[in-house]
Amino acid sequence: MARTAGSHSDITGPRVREAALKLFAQHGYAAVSMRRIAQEVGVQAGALYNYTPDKQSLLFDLMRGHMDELMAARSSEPECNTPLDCLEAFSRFHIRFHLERPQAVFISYMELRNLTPENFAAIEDLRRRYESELETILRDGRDAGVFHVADTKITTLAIIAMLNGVNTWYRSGGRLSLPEVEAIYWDMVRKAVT
Amino acid sequence: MARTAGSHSDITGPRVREAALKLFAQHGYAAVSMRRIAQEVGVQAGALYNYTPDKQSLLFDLMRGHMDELMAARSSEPECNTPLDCLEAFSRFHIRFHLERPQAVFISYMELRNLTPENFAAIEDLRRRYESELETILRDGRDAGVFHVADTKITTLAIIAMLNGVNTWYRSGGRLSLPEVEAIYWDMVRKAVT
DNA sequence: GCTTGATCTGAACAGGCGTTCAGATAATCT
DNA sequence: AGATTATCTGAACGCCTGTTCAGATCAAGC
Repeated sequence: MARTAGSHSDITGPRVREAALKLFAQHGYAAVSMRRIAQEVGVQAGALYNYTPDKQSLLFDLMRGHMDELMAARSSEPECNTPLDCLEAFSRFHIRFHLERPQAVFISYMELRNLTPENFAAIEDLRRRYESELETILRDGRDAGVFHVADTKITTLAIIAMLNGVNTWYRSGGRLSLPEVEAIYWDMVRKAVT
Repeated sequence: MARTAGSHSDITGPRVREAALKLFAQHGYAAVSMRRIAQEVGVQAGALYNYTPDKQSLLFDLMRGHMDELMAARSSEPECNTPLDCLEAFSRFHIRFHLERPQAVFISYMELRNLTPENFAAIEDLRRRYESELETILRDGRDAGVFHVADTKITTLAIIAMLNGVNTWYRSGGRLSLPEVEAIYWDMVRKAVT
């Protein structure tokens, strides 16, 4: 046997990425074999190499794709005026964006150590750029006398950590709706810095 | 060759756990082989099985040991009086305890999915018990009219997530001392709930 | 309808995996 | 000193790993 009926790269390609995303998030990069991914796609392991040069690239492409999406979505957000408005927009955007793609978020935080040094550096650079947007907001607010933060760098990381925490417990259809969650977290963020 | 000079379970046993802790934290449970752990200890892989029935138990024992230490340390903390004092004590204790054992903390958060279902349930139970201590403080404070929190369960998770974030960036000997870090985070926690 | 190129199979490669165990040696006890 | 026990080695087990590739088959273009 060889090429199978209905096979097409436009179909198989995305399915490979989806399978890898799902399985990496579920069991971890190191615990998932190429054969297991192939099984999920419904194909033999060798066929995966039409879509990725190797397993490492599969992971890296998922992560970079996620970070690129993050930066792009952030860029196309409406502009803000006051530091307080900007901080609220950032908080709500962060929660919304991350809750929409829990698997990619999970991978991007858990599998950093399975990246090669070069790939790790690339992802870290993107993350740093994203976080610096929040720090800029905090610095502007502090300079304007609106925010009272002891250390903008640490406050940035603390806020990000708190917002990321949503992904550990939120389930759509649960007790709280997305707007309610946004409101609760924004309230805590606002109070923490003012 | 067989038993080596100077070999003793009182020495090798702890070294096995230390090696596993270090390597699991560094590369992840699934990515670390028993042979790699043995190499770190300076022994052949078979010798490890004098100290653990299998690899899974090695991971689980590290995690349960960490959680047991956490609960024990928390229990032997001095008592607190007001909700505000209790929250401050909890926040400072949490930061201090977690910064003292970054590897065990890392493993306990990252390797949950590599536990068998029964082992996972056991660890989760301990974690829930610890977190419920914070929630009790928040509820008491809210009932006393000191804290203003929309949802004690979510606020609990948000605070824990924020405090845990310290471990991602803090390095002893860095720009900030432990007391300074404690103060900064306690300030944010206090403001977020009052 | 035939050709060309894209897609997949199935087998193979060399090496690593967790785990077991008989046998050898060191430490300990009497 | 001799017997006993604790500890470790080294080899082996069956299975799984990421990756490659020749050959087979399907889809698409002329």
